[in-house]
Amino acid sequence: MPKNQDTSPRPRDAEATQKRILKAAKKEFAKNGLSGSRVDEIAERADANKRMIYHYFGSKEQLFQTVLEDAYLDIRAAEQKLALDEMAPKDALEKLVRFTWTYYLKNPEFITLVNSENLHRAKHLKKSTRIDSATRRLVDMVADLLDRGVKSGVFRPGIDPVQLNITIAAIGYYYLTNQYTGSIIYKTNLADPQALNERLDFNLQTIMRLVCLAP
Amino acid sequence: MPKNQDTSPRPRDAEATQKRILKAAKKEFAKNGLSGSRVDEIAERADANKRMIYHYFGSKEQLFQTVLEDAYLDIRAAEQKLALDEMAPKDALEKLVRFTWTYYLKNPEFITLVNSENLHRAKHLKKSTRIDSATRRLVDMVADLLDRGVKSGVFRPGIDPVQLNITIAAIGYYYLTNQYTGSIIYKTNLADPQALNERLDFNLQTIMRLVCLAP
DNA sequence: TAACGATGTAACTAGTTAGTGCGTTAACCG
DNA sequence: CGGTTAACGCACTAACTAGTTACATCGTTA
Repeated sequence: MPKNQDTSPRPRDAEATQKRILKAAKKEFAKNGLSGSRVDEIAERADANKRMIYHYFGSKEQLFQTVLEDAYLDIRAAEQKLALDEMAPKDALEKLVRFTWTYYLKNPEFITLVNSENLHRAKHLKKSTRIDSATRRLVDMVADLLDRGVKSGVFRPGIDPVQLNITIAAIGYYYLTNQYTGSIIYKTNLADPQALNERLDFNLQTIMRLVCLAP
Repeated sequence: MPKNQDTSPRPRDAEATQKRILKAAKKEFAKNGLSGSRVDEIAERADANKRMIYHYFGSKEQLFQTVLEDAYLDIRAAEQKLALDEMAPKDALEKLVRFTWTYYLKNPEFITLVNSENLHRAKHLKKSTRIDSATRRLVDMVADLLDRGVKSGVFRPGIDPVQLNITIAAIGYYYLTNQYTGSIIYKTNLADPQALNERLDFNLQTIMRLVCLAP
């Protein structure tokens, strides 16, 4: 007696299967970290077979590396689409702060994946050859932004674009990644929509006051 | 033939054994996260037996909870020792920023433990009864600091002490927890002593510009 | 000193987990 | 249509891992 007559076999499609695996792996790795994730669970979530994971990605770690690289490439691509160089410096800076916050908020897996990778001291990213040039453009973009602002007399000079980038990321990232312990420690729900808006406002103040000349 | 004649049996000391276990567990959990850590490894590191871990702490998760609670109690106690209420507002604020940075730098396990706990959505901290009042005092201390600064005309009014606290933590914490991926992404060694000093300076600027009235 | 609880050890168990061997089937091409 | 290749799936294994059982020994006190 045949077993799976109700579900007719899926048409064979290597690319689609790989995508399903990557999507499932991203979810699983983001939820449980690298060592907390189970390859069997990823296979099931992907509606695929564990054998396929090893066929396409070689190992659990290589799968993690691919997921991580994809995540970095995605945020870097999204940043490039902002086209900050076409805007007035102050507007561009505000847009970058808002974008960074919103991206983290809408892509919580990104934060968790990066945390996992740092727990492993960037072991996988070190091996990667796919993310080299991507960040360079972001730093250049911010450096250019700062230059233009200084020349037009709205920003103060001497600000390091890398430090600024890190700070813009930090004030959003930290709030969101530590929202669970933070909500307990501060006895307030940091994930509440109003709390989120207040945080974004506060972050905008922080960056504007840091960079701008006139208050 | 007896095996362990070279190492005479350790005198029995429950408290000392628990301390050794806690110390080893902190190291192991900080290095590998909760699911990446192995109870056998902790027992070995502690120069104790696995049976003792279960005898004193019940389970791997309860051991983690104890380690985490101890870590929070330690930083909160250190903050209280700062005695910020005895200093001029500006000096006190600068001292708090410096302290927070230095504490994270010298206690990297704290950051990793908190990250692990947030991966688990604060599951263990939720159960804890030992860390309730500790944070309240920190927030009160900062709130008082802000009030005094506003009254003496050096700080601008309306700053939320919780948001400020979070920001002070964020700009240090993020830099250090993401130093591994950051060093690759930005193609510079973020852990370099000079880089660390530059970051502290930048963070001081960020907070002072955020809080103070006159630049 | 006998008894008893606290401290310690080693060996074991039941369940889990990353990774594989091998057979099957669909798609494509001559 | 025959045959080759790539996609897929089952069932297995070797190693690992949290937690336990059974037992030994120390130290204190009745």
